[in-house]
Amino acid sequence: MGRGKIEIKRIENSTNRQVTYSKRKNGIIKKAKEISILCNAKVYLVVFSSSGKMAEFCSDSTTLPSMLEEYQKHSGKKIWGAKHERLNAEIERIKKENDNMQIELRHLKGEDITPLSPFELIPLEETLQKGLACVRDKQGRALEEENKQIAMILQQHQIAWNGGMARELDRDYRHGGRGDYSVQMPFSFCGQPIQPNLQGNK
Amino acid sequence: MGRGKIEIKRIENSTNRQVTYSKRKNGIIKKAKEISILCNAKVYLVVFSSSGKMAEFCSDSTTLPSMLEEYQKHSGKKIWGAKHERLNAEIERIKKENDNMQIELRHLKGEDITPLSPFELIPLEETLQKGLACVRDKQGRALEEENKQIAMILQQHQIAWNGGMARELDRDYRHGGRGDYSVQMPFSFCGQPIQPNLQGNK
DNA sequence: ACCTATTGATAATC
DNA sequence: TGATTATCAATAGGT
Repeated sequence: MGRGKIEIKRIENSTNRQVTYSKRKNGIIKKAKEISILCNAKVYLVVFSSSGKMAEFCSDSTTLPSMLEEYQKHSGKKIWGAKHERLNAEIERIKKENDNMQIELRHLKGEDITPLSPFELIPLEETLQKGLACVRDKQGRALEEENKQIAMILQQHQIAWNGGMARELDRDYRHGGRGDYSVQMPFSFCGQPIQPNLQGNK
Repeated sequence: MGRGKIEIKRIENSTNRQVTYSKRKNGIIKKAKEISILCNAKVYLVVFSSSGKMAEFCSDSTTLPSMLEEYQKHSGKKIWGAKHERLNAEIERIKKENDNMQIELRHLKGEDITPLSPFELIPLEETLQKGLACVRDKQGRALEEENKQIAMILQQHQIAWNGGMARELDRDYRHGGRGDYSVQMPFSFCGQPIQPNLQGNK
């Protein structure tokens, strides 16, 4: 369309090429706009001149990103490439790490241990005991001191017990004790850490 | 161009619109190809019909990704910004979750508990005790049974103690006890699980 | 940039 | 859909 027919091949004359580019660029953008309006189509167009200048058209009601999103759905191609892959891989890696910790945590809390083998329970118990020891150590020596007191007292009692009261106490125990002694039990046998006072329960 | 001039506005007749789309789509793609050849330009074009079908043109010697790369350089806009942001946010979220679990795990293992306040140690100890209880429960009742026996025996001893030996033992204890009783301490007072035998230390 | 002869694209119709 | 064609639109080449 013009004063003469032209062959579709690179225009060698640089000035001419630039002029033609300018004209046709406007033309194609107009066409893009028209088809998007007339046919209610989504259109995206970018052109870079040989000198590097850019021009683009994006139909109303869309954006390049959403366009590309749709493009990917249709073509199956991944435009985002390497960077994207890396981020996704990172997420997968961390999630896995996360899951493992989650499991370990739950095991330490005594949850989900049903399927564990005795062989797996041993290190678990050790870990818990160490942890508990550390925590109690940190909590101060108060309780430990108390434990020692109790231990010593027990010691004394055992001496007495071994010294002759064993049978009597044993018989007593076997026949069912008498009453509720929980108030007087040392805290170590209770679920909750209380502060027992052997000299006088509060 | 055609038998009659048309207004550039959405074609209401659906069939007509589809036909026009098809023609103009071919037309614009041809134009894109022409400008890319004639003017040595880089061109990328995508169109989605209102029915969702996609068509694209990409000039030879380029690819969509390299095109988009160039687009970003020119426009300064980040095309994959949004998506990347989302992924990065996701990573941050999971990492934080991860860190929290890491800390909780270390605490349960008795590590890094130095900065913890007594107030924070209490639930920690409870958790550990519960966990340990569960694990031991799963391991079988053996140890628990032993605990009960010890508790009961201690119980009996306390009865005896409250029954008159208290002062004597108390005095004895206050004056320094006599010797190392740790060998005879019930396991509950020890860091490591041993198997105490009250009737005869091995 | 503008002009315009000419080619190219396509709306209407079959 | 696909082909035809009368018309309108785009633009090559010149100023």
